[in-house]
Formats: sequence, C-alpha cells, structure tokens
Amino acid sequence: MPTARGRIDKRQAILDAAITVFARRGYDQACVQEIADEAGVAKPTVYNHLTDKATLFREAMTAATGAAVARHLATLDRLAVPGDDLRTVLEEVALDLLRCHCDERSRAVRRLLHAETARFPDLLSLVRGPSGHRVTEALADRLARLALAGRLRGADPSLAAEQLIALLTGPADLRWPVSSPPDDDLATIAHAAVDTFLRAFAADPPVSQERAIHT
Amino acid sequence: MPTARGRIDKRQAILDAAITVFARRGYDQACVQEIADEAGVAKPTVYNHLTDKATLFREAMTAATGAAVARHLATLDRLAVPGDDLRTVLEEVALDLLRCHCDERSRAVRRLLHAETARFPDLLSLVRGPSGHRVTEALADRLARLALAGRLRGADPSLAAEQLIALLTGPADLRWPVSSPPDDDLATIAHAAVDTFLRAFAADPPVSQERAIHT
DNA sequence: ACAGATTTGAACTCATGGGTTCAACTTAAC
DNA sequence: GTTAAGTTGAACCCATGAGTTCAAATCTGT
Repeated sequence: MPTARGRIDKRQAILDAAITVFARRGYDQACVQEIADEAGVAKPTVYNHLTDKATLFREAMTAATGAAVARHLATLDRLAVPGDDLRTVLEEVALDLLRCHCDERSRAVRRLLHAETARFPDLLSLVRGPSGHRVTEALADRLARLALAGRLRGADPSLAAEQLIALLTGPADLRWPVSSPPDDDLATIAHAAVDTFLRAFAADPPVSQERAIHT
Repeated sequence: MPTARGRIDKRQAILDAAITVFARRGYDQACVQEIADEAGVAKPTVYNHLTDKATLFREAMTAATGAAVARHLATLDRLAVPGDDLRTVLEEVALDLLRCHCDERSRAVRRLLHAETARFPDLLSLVRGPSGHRVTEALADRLARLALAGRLRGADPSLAAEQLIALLTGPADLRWPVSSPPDDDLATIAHAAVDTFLRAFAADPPVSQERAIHT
C-alpha cells in the first residue's frame, strides 16, 4: 500500500496542476488529460482522487483562493505595529498588497472565478459570504486602530478600507488588464494611492504630502 | 432579393442575440443553435452572415463595447458645463457612470472580455490600445478643465480620473460581484467616492465636506 | 408573374473530450 | 514472498456541438 503521505502528495500535485492548466486554458478548454500530464499522473488517478472535472475545479479553486487570502493577511499584519512614519509603512504594505493582487496566480484565479460564476454559483462564497471579504475587513480593523490612535480621521473603517483597496487595484487592473506590470509601476501606483488616501483620511489637523503641521 | 435593410436587421438581431446568449452561457457553453433561436433565425443564416462562431463572438463583442463606451461618453458630457455646485454635479455624473458600469449588459461584456482574453487576445484592443482608455481619458479632459478653472487641485488629470473611476467601480464590484446593486446603494457608493475624491483633489484652499477652512 | 437572392429546416459529417473499464504493474506493510 | 491498496496506459463508449449540404420555401424588385 502506498503511504498516506504519498497519496496526499499526489492529490496536491493534481490540484496544483489543475489550477495551472485551468489558468492556461479556461475551464472548458482544459481537458483532464492535460491536467493529468501536468501533474505527472495518469488520467484515472485524477478521477480516483477527485470524482469530477467539476469537483476538481471546485477543490482547486478553493485551495488557491485560500492560499491567496493567507498571503494578503500576512502582509496586512505589518500594519499592526506601524512605526512613527505612517505614510511610509502604508506605502510598503500597499505595495506588497498590490504585488499579491497582481501575482500571476492571483490574476488567474480571479479570472476563473469571475468567468465561471454562471456554472459554479457556489464558488461565489469564496469572494462573498463569511470568509469572503476577509482581506477588506482585516484592513478595516487596522485602519480602525489607527483612527482610534488619532493617526487617521474618524471615518467608517470599512469604507476607508474598500476605497484604499480600490485605489490600489483599480488603476493596476485598468492599465495592465492581463499580465503583471513591472515593479516600478506598481510602486508608482501604490505611492499615488496612499497619497490620495492620506489626503482624504489623514487625522484632522491635516498632514499633507510634504509638510507636517505641529507633529 | 430581400431588401438591404432587412439584411442589416437580421445581422443586428444575430449580434444582439449572440451577446445575450454568450452572456448567459459563456463562450464555450453557448451553442450556435441557441443563438439562432434567440435571434429568430435559422442556423445556416448565422453562418451566412458571420462565418465563424469565433468571428460571431468578435463582432458581437466589439459592437457591444462600442455601445457601452458611447453611453459612458454621453454621461461624461454633462461635466462640460458644471454649474456652480461642483460637488452636486460630480455626484450626479458619478452615479450615472456607476449605473452604466453596473448595467447587466455591461457586466456581461466585461466578464466575457475578461474570461476569453486567452482565446481572443485581439479583443484586448477593445480595452487597451488607442480606442481603449477612452472613458478614462475623456474624464481626465474634464478634470483638466476644472483644474485650469481653479476648481480642482493642479494634479495629473489622468491619475485623478483613474482614481475617481476606481473609487466608483471598486467598491461596487467588491460588494456586488455578480448582479446589479439596488440604486440606493449605487448612490451611497457614488456619494462616498465623490467625497473622498474631493477631499483629495479639491482646489488648494481645501474646502472639505461641511465646513470651509479660511476660504 | 418572374427571376435572383436569401432563408429555412432537417439531416449529415466529424472532431473533441468526459468518464469508464480492465488487465498489468508498482509499492509498502507484514 | 504475499497481499492489498493504489497506479498506469490503452482502449473504449457516448454525448455534444461546430460547420456543411441541399432541396424546398420565401421574399423583393420589376
């Protein structure tokens, strides 16, 4: 009997290959044979671990989104203890969030999710529902702490979080709808997003870009 | 011989039906027979007017995006002569832009465009390229005029336009990834977006939401 | 009414790919 | 070595749907 560890490895390899191939071809064009090849495995093995093409898709997508969310949350943790230079740490975190967002795998998963909502309505719970807006809400938590500490205006933290994320991802998706932009451009976008965000949400004696008014 | 007008009508009916069915099923799942039925036409007629399923898709998508862009541009024209209450007219225009963006047909076209970029890379010219960023650039033009008239800060108009659009569409897409939100929520989002936008881009003696600081 | 172009419905060909079957084979535990 | 679970490759069945063919029906300008 093959060891349990070996089974898990095969299953994981299949799920990874599935995401890769689905990303490359889309759901319909991806054929199970190609996924099996990509995983270095025979076709019946795929059906042995994951009964359907449909459940294969579902499992692969949930795993991939889980990983992506985890990466975002890890990045957000750096906002827990912002030093004294809020703008700088915000820019760093924003840039990293944007890197996650523009990562090739992330783009592919979002595209698939977006494309196949008609056929897999249950997958919408990955982006909506309880575990859905996790990233936005985690950011909102951080922003709320910052507001309470007097470092941001007292505004609805959920709204602020949504808008900051929009300022980051909107321009990026608009200018580079397909492939990932060079890191320089990401930095430019992140810088501009944080600048606009701070102009709108900085603490009430407004501290604008260059000059700080009475610390 | 059927009149030339009749031919055009049939072709148009086919293109409309194509968008409808592609939106409903996605490219692969949509079968030509169903499109023919939806258009009230026989299958060979479809192949008579549009040689391929692929070219059918291409033609339908270009027509649909053209119409959508036109609607956006018409809405933007109302920014040409903003009365004295900039915030109000901005909110109105923003709400209408958002309505266009969230329109069912618009969503479907964006989804299809996004989903089939792998198979139809040439369709990317609809969203990028010369005729691509037309809406953003038209908005940038309006904002540039407003800045020159001293009613907005002197900032890069393209950036401002991108960010305003991001503030509008980002939250909307985040909260209602599939169907169109109720109009009340659109208004809330538009209001919040314009508020943040004006906080960041209002003319230099900053006039914030309620109170004007030393005119 | 006539002619030329178009449309129609139905049947047809053909390629693709999901899913299954099965006998041979590998692997790890005992 | 034996055993049992798991894997493999190849062949297979079958549904689906793109695209074509064609004779009959329909339309339109004159």
